[in-house]
Amino acid sequence: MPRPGKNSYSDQKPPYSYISLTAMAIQNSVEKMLPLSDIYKFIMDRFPYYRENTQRWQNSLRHNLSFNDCFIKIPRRPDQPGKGSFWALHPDCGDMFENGSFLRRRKRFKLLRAEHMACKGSPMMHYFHHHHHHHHPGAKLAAASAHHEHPAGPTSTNIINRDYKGVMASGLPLTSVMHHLGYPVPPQLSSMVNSMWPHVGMLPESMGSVPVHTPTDYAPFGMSMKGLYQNANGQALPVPVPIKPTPSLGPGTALTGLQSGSTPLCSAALMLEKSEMLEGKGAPLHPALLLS
DNA sequence: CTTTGTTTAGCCTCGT
DNA sequence: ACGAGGCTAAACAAAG
Repeated sequence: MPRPGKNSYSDQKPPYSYISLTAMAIQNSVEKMLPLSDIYKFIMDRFPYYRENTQRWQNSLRHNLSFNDCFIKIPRRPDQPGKGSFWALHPDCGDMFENGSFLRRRKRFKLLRAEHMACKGSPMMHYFHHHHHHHHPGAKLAAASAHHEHPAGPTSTNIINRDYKGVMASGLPLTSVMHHLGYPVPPQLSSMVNSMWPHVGMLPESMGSVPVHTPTDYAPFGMSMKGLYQNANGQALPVPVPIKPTPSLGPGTALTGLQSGSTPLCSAALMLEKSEMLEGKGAPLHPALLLS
């Protein structure tokens, strides 16, 4: 029977993998990125099961963050104190749980070995080379995944990720690096950059160029987001666009109309409510609700 | 020091 | 059986 006031899986282990839990936390956040400690917090707040054995599962979770290419690191800006980077979802990771299971993904979002090698030298150069080429000024970020869609499998070119990690590994704000490299930073590129790295690559001239969601008017899970992403002066930080562009969608996927930048946060809250109803039934939640 | 992040290894479950 | 994906342990480095 439903326990009034109870809001989660009690002490039962939730039917989610660490990947889905982490993705849930990230997607739920206003900026679509969270520091590690906030990912912990998210999970512990909602799933009492994870309030114990923290050493164990947090180690596993960190392992997942590092090991899985679907998670990317985004360095803090200088005005944001704290330890560690922000974690976000790779824009091209698509729907990892299309099969409806949050315990087991359809397939891993993995990079090619060649792409690993390709960026050893100067990731930044690779990045701009490829992306200036692939992404055109007006082009929707969505177009990015087009060349990933080969049904054949994961062999699609996915240069972004390694470069991503390379860029992030540099620890420098994207715009700084660009400047250092002498890049002119054209508006269209900055727009793209700001879409993909709303946190890192924010350029003043493009602040108003992307759809903006008000961060404070939506607090899924009843979680207070206020103050989380504001600087010392209480000014709101640049508001991002949802990281996930257009995932590879099968025909007739219900998600089709829901994924544009105009869709604010997904109904993760709804999802959880549903999960409560389904609790104990073993029925997984609808995947479309997790990462849209 | 603690926290964060990376990496390797082994075992498990699941689907084919 | 096999492979892919998930979980845990652990060693280790780096950063705050």
